Amino acid sequence: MAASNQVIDINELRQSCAGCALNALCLPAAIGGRDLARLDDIVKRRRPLARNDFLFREGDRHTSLFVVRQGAIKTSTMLPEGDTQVLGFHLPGEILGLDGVADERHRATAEALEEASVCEIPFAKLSEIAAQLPALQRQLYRIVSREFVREQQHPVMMGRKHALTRLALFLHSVSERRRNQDLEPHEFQLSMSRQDLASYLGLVIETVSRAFSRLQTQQIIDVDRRRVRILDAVALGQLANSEDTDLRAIA
Amino acid sequence: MAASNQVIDINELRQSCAGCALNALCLPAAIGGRDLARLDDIVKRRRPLARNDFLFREGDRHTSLFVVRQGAIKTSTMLPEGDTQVLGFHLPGEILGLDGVADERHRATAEALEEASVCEIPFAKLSEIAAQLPALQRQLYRIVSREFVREQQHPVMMGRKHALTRLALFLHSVSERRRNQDLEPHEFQLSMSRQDLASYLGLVIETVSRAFSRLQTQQIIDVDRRRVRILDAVALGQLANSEDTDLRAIA
DNA sequence: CGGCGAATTGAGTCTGCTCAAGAAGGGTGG
DNA sequence: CCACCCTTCTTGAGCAGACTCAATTCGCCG
Repeated sequence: MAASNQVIDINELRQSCAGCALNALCLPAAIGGRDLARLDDIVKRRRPLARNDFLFREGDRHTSLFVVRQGAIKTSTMLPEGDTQVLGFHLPGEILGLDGVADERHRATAEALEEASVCEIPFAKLSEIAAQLPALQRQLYRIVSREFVREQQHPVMMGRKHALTRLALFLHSVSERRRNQDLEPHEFQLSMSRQDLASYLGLVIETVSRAFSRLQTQQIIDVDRRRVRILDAVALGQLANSEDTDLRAIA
Repeated sequence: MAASNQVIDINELRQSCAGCALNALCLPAAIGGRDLARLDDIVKRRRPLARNDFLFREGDRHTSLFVVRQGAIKTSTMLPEGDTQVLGFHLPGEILGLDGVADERHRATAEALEEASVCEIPFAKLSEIAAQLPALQRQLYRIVSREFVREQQHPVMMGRKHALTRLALFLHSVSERRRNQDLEPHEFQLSMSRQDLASYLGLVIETVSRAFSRLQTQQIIDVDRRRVRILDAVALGQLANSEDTDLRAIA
C-alpha cells in the first residue's frame, strides 16, 4: 500500500518534471522516489509571465536557475552608452540564469517576449541537494556545460560576414530547437521584434528586414511579419553553412 | 610536531596553487589541510606546451578543466566549410575546458599560441571531491559562472558595428586582464596572429591591420607587429565604449 | 643569403548602414 | 464600431566602411 502510494507519487513528480521541461534535470538521473521529492520540493512553479514582464534584471541580487516551460524569454545586457545587446532567446526546455551564480547577482536581464511560464530553482538549495545526489550533480554539470556550448554558437553566427547567412543560421537554429521539442519545425511564429533580432545578429533592423525579404524572394521561406514558414529547408541549410564567399553562388 | 608539519604542508600546497593560478579555486575556500591535500592530489601539472601544441582538440573524449599558468591558449571551433572560428584567448589565471563536460567530449580545440603551461584537473575527480566540500563546490560553481559571463562579452564585442571599436574593446580587455594578474597593463606582446584576431573579432585580416594602423596614427597606441603599447588609455576606453555612431567624433 | 609566411598598404567593389518616407497592424478612445 | 494614432516593419536612395584582390614589405628561419 505504502509502496504503491510511493509509486504513484513518483510518477506524478516525474510527470510534473516532464511537463516543466525539467526532464533534462531530473528524469535521466537515477533518482529514487524520496530524493526526487526533495528536488521537486524546491522547484517553484512561477506565476505566468506576461509579455514584457521581467524575470530578472541586470544587477538583481536573487539567484535562481530558470527553465522555460512555455513562451520565450529574451536575455540582454546594457551597454555603456545605454542601448542593449541581446544575448539570447530561450525557448521551452531551455535554461537561463547561470550568469548570476558567480557573484549572486544577475549580469543580464531576462524579459518575456510573449506569455511565458518558467520553473524557478533556487540555486543554493539545488546545489545543496545535488551534493548528496551524485547522479543529479552530474546532470547539473552537464546542463551547465551544454548551456556553455550553446552560447558559443552566438559568436560563430556573428562571425559570418553576410546578413543573409546570419539570418539563415538563426532560422535554422530555431527550427532545430523546435524539432527537439517535438514542435512543428517548418512553420512558427517568431516572438521577438526585428529590433531584438537585429541586435542578436549584430545587424541593424533594416538589414534584417531586407534579409527576410530576400529569403522570401528566393522562395526559401515564406514570411508574413513574424510568421515564418520554411519552404526549402535544404536551401536554408546550405545558406547557413555556406562559405561566406560562396554566397552569390547560392543566393 | 605533527601539527607543525601539517602547517608547512598546507603552506606549500597553497603556494603551489597560488603559483598555478588555481588560487581562485582553492585559496578563498575555507578548505582544511587534509582536504586541500586531496584537491592537490588530483591536479596534474602538465608538461609545458610549445607554440602550436594542442591542449585538446574538438572531439577528444577526455575531459578536464585546465587553468593557464603561463603563456596563452587559443580556443576555436571548426565551421562546416572547413575554416575555423576563434572563440577565445585564455591568459594566465583563466580557465578552459568547460565545453567538454556536457558529453565528455570537447567541443572546441585548444592550442598554445606561445610556450605555455597549464594545470589539468580531471573533472570527474574534481566533482567527486567537491561533492564533499561545500566550500569548494561553491567556488567551482562561481568559477563556472564567471566563465559564462566572460563568454558573453564576445558577442557584445562582435555586436559593435565598427572595426576600430572592436579592436579597442579587445585591447582594453587584454589590458584589464593583465592588470588583474599584476602584469604591466599598458605594454604587452600579443601572442595571436592577425588572422586569429580577425576571426575572433569577426573581421578580415586586412581590416584588423588597418585598425591597428589607425589607432597608431591617432596616437592611441604604439604598435610594432605584435608588440603593443597603450599611449592613451583614456582615449582607448572612450573608443571602446563609444556609441557606434559617435565614432567620428572620437576617431 | 634566399625563400617563405605574416603583415601592411593600395585600389576598387559591394554589402550593410544611415536617413527618410511610406505601409501595415494593433490598440484605444470617442 | 469606426477613426485615429502609434508602433513596427518595409522599402528606397545614397553613402561609407569593410571586403576582395593584389602588390609589396618586413622578419624569420632554414
